[in-house]
Amino acid sequence: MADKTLPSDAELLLLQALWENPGGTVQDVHAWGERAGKDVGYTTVLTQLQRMHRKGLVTRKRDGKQHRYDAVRGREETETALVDRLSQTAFAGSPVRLALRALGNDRPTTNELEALERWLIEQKNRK
Amino acid sequence: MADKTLPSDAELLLLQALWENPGGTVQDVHAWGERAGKDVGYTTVLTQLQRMHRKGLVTRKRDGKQHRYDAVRGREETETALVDRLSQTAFAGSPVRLALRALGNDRPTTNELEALERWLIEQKNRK
DNA sequence: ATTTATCTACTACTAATGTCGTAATAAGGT
DNA sequence: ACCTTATTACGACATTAGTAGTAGATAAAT
Repeated sequence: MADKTLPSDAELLLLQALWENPGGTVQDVHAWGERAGKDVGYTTVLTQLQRMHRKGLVTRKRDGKQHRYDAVRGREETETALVDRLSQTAFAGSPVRLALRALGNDRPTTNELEALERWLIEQKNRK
Repeated sequence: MADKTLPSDAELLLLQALWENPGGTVQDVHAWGERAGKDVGYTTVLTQLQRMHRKGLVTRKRDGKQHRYDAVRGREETETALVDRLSQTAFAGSPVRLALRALGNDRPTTNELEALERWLIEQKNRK
């Protein structure tokens, strides 16, 4: 299920723009990137988007003289696949170890803590 | 602090071998990889290790006619850096979101659950 | 010492990535 | 109809990753 082609780092950046901004044009995506502090040329974004289109990572439709792009895979699906790969390549296949390591990195918000707690409780009840 | 050069997937595989097996020779690493089901040639491992040496990811010292390799960065440090990058590139900089996604992927062991719980309690007490 | 087995060094090649420049084209304004 | 400008298409290039063959060096065995 689902093709194994995971997006590269640069591609991920553009995908984030599209997830937050479906149907974005090259212009939109480029502007988004700039706002996010990434310094990458317009043509670069364009080329990247074209390649992603060829690879099937995004769809596009004409709109006047420009194109509007959309991510084919949703954010969640992609996130899951990425986490999966990382857990394979660097955490001996244990997502939980990965999670723990991630948690070590940062001071979580109350909300996030609650989410974790809910998750934990759910796990306990489950079996 | 700490150079930004993150290991690639193939490099990670070899690093894992070295972490579990410090001072491993090309032979050792190659054998380890085979045991792990990876089908990669001896020369490939050698070349990779040489490149990693040039890049400064591993050190090596002669031992008779062979070399013994060691990872420069420890497992934890590397794991942290990788998680960090992924959280940047795909999780809008939120490691906790990454963690939650990772947890969604899998049925944790009791041990892991306990570790998480400990972590959670520690967080709560901390503030 | 000569042979043999083992390792390393060097070279090479393909594919993917990240980055753009330039040329062409299509819309719009006048 | 023509010029200007926004946008796309195409091609290019350097770098890294992944893979491996081959040749030469080194130690060990006899």
